[in-house]
Amino acid sequence: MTELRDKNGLTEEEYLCAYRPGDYEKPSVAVDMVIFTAMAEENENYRKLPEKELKILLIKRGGHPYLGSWALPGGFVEPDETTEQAAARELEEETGIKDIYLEQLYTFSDPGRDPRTWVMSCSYIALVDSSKLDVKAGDDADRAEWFSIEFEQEEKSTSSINGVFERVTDFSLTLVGGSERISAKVRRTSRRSNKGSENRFTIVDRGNLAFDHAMIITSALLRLRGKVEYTDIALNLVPEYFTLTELQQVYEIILGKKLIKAPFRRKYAYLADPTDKITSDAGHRPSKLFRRRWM
Amino acid sequence: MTELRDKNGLTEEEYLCAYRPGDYEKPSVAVDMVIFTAMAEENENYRKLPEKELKILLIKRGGHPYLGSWALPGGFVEPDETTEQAAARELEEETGIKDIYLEQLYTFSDPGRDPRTWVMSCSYIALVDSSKLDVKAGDDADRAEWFSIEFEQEEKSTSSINGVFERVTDFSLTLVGGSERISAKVRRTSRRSNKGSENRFTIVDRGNLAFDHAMIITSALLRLRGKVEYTDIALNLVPEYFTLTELQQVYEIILGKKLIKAPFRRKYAYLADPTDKITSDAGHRPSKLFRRRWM
DNA sequence: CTAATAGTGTCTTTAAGACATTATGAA
DNA sequence: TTCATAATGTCTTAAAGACACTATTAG
Repeated sequence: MTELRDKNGLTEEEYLCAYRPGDYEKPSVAVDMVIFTAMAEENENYRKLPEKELKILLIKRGGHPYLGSWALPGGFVEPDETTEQAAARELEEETGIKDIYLEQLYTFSDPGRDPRTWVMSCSYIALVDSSKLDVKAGDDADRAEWFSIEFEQEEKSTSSINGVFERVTDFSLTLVGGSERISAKVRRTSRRSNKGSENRFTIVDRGNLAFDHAMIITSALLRLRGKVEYTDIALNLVPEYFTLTELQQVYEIILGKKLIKAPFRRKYAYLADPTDKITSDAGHRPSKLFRRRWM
Repeated sequence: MTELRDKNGLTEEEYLCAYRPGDYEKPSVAVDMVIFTAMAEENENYRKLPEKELKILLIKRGGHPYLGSWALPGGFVEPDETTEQAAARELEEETGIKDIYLEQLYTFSDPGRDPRTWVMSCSYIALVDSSKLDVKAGDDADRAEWFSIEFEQEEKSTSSINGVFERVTDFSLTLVGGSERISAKVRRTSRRSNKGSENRFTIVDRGNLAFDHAMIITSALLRLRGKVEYTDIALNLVPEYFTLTELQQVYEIILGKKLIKAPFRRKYAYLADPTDKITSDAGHRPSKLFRRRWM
């Protein structure tokens, strides 16, 4: 670049050299992670396939605020790292999990979301194949627990008055892990008109989830549902070798509904490459094992 | 809640009362907005329909750093507002535009993205109907300019070695506004394997765009392209009364390709309600006007 | 043999792509 | 009348939904 000078006659180099950050207030920025896994449930009947369940990892808070409530794993971003790096670092520190799929979800910034001070949360979705999990590792292992997810959506009302269209949807979130059962409710109010558009989430019942984490989990579930049908994101939840039925189960637990086998395979089989391996000891016809096809 | 006490014997109320924020380093958090509009170009032939162009608003930097470069409108988040509120406030202050569609895009957090200090950018997409634009208003009106967008995508390479799949895609972004022509290039490197997944954007050529704004604009265009086909987001870019051809033009400039009329109408006509009004003075058969159908 | 899943065939329904035909108003 | 767009019809192709049928294993 040429040596442009600003209104004080400084070049960019001189300006940066003289630059001192102002002392206006700044937020803390944390990362919070919604770590999903698809875990096979134990089975009584040797013939039946194990069912899979969608689970997330929560950590019991050992200090105020929200002492005793369950929170998403997370931590503060440090000055030499991106939020993504912070997420990966916290993931490994807190849970021992590393090298998994990470995707930025949303930055939650309500000034009152942390009762202590001004803290924004840049949230991430993490997906991990449950066969990789080493439950022992991590600083918070003793306070960490996998919770199965039940997620329901109920349209409460739609109205259109004076050109303002409003739709209220309630999401009920039931998390079960260990001896704990958490029921939370999050409301989405979509208000749209010619004068703009707004999609506001509010927590109706935080149900022993800390902070606004019920809202973050709800957003994560909606994102996962939205993306599963048009990306290969689901493949991050199966082991290296998997059957097409396992893959279908992952789709089913994410979408919350049963799928029909033949059309499922027609639609998604291209995501997987067949291998020579087959399952055994199944009590029924063995199944071909596939690997992820990278594209 | 019951009066849980932490390891220091404090209740939550006592803890919060005694709480003092640590003095660790915090980032500044800015919002940056990619404001899109679909603007009709002037026309010579009275019979022909005006073509639409997708445009974004940029503001010429009047101080270091990047003095003289073009930047997205934006500003810092204040302690009593959400990032969304900050975006709406800055939008109105800087450009006079208010009450439009706003959607959080992504939080960019590379520690080196601002040469002055640690600044994260929580970026937003804004969509505005060009008939609402009042160019005069706003603090930065004299330094603001609408730039038309040309956006091309080129797959540079795909490789798969040692179980690591890598794909490199280059995005070339050409912005033309006033007498200015900006050419920038952004590279996306997707690296995926069983040991995680990473989607990294890098700026190959910032082309007189300030900071990492070439990256933000590229992300915004990709988001817009992705969402236009499965949401009603495009309706934020047409006036209150519009023809289906206008709507189709908006889809075409976002997707960067021509669409066939009949299937377009079959697919998207449900987004619009017919009215009694028709166009006139068109030099050809008049067209029915539609309004957005709220759903 | 049996219970269960694996894997595939096929009919139906729906949607997308491509193109053609008719309708209409301003100059 | 002409030009350009409006609006719709229809044929073709592709995909999704639904279900049925055959194959194969452990016990």
